Amino acid sequence: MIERLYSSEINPSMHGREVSVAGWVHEIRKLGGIAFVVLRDREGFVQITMPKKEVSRDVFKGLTSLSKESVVVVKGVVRAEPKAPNGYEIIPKEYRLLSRAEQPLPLDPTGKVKANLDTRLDNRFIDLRKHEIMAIFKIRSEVLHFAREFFRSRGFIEVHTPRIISTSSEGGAELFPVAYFEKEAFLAQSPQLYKQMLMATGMDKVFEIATYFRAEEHDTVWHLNEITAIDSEIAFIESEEDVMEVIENLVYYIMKNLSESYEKELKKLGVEIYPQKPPFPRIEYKRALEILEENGYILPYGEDLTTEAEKKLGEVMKDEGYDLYFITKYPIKIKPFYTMPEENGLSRAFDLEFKGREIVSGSQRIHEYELLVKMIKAKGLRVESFENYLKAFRYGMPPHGGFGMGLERFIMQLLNLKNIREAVLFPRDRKRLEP
RNA sequence: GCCCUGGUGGUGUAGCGGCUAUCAUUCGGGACUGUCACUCCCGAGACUCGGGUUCAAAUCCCGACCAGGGCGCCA
Repeated sequence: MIERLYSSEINPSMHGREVSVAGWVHEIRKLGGIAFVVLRDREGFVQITMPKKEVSRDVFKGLTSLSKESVVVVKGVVRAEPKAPNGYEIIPKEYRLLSRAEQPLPLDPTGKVKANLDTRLDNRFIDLRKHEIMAIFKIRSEVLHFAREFFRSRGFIEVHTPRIISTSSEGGAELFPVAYFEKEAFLAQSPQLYKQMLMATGMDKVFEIATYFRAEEHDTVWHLNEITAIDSEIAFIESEEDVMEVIENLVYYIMKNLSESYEKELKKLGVEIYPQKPPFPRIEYKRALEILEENGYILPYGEDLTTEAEKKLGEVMKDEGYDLYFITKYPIKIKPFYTMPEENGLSRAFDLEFKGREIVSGSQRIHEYELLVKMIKAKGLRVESFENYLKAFRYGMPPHGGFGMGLERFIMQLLNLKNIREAVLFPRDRKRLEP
């Protein structure tokens, strides 16, 4: 490794010490007899100061004539200096150019000139050089870290189910076909059927950080064709209430830890997180319609909430002091076949809403073979194509339930991003397959 | 898939029948010893594509392509 310190690892008390720093040339300011080169690394910025009389001619000339965004490693002496941005600066002795950046740049990494999201995504590697953009992905990494920590502390086993499957997981959603030798196969739209099958193994509690592929031609700030989900399935539950208890504690755990230990990154994004303590409010579907009606939105019973209605409900709940709340007891007819039905045409399915948008969907599942077959038929699906799944229900299947949480949606709502694409390094949507 | 809006230097913009096409940033050259969006001087760089209307089109009309937003579906 090239020996160096991050900008954040140096401080004024190291005055007089010789150090090496490496990074991208962020800015160069020449003032005649003195020049400043600002280097950017992962953690921040470091100012290289060059009074003409204190550095060699070669170093002065070399560093001040670099093209912006070139990568260099600079060796020099730390000087405590109140006038410098971090309270210290580095007087260079020697430097090495590791990579010269071409000009002009396709995007301004200093953020002086704002770029469209499309331009940014086309040049994502430069876009990510902006610390506030990189912060999104540092936070994303932490969300997954805390999620794993939470699940492990509760005895969940992390699993991986196939991404290449032979038939539709749930019907409904469109699948991407792939050529699989002499057979036709598809990219998995979710781990749903596999994680349920694992409930017949005695693993009891599993989770998976899964990629979902959706071939739907949606085109919004809220949909992607390749997404990441935090998926989980839990056996021996009494009802969907046991699943919701896990979710609210998971979300609280993530938000609480982020707000406590990740203040710096959140500040870069101008975001404050207010962890909402469990239990989160439960609003039955029927009650949600009533609340909407009281606010002027009349929706037909038995249909999913429209986007507008969902947002309105979000505003109403916000006024009551809640960002997070469950909508429960959905009509069975708008939920997938594996959902546990209840009396009166209802079901044990729920969604978790975050600032007026759905981020989690879950339910208690059917664990009785006969009922499951009946529901598959009722949805007009072919029982034969679910044979391998159904088999797991004939030889001892405990009651169970689970959920899937859209990671990008969670990040988007958490950080108040305007477009879900901002929460993915290299998003895949209806039109974008590159980079 | 449907509806609305828009495509001007590398990037972001102004202009909306006749301009040498605006401004910022950027890039090249020069001056400057404490900058931190340094400042100042000189220079470089653009009207998405194809038809049409007109004496004249970046500007109006049609189409294509691309993009942004909304809806539906979902996580």
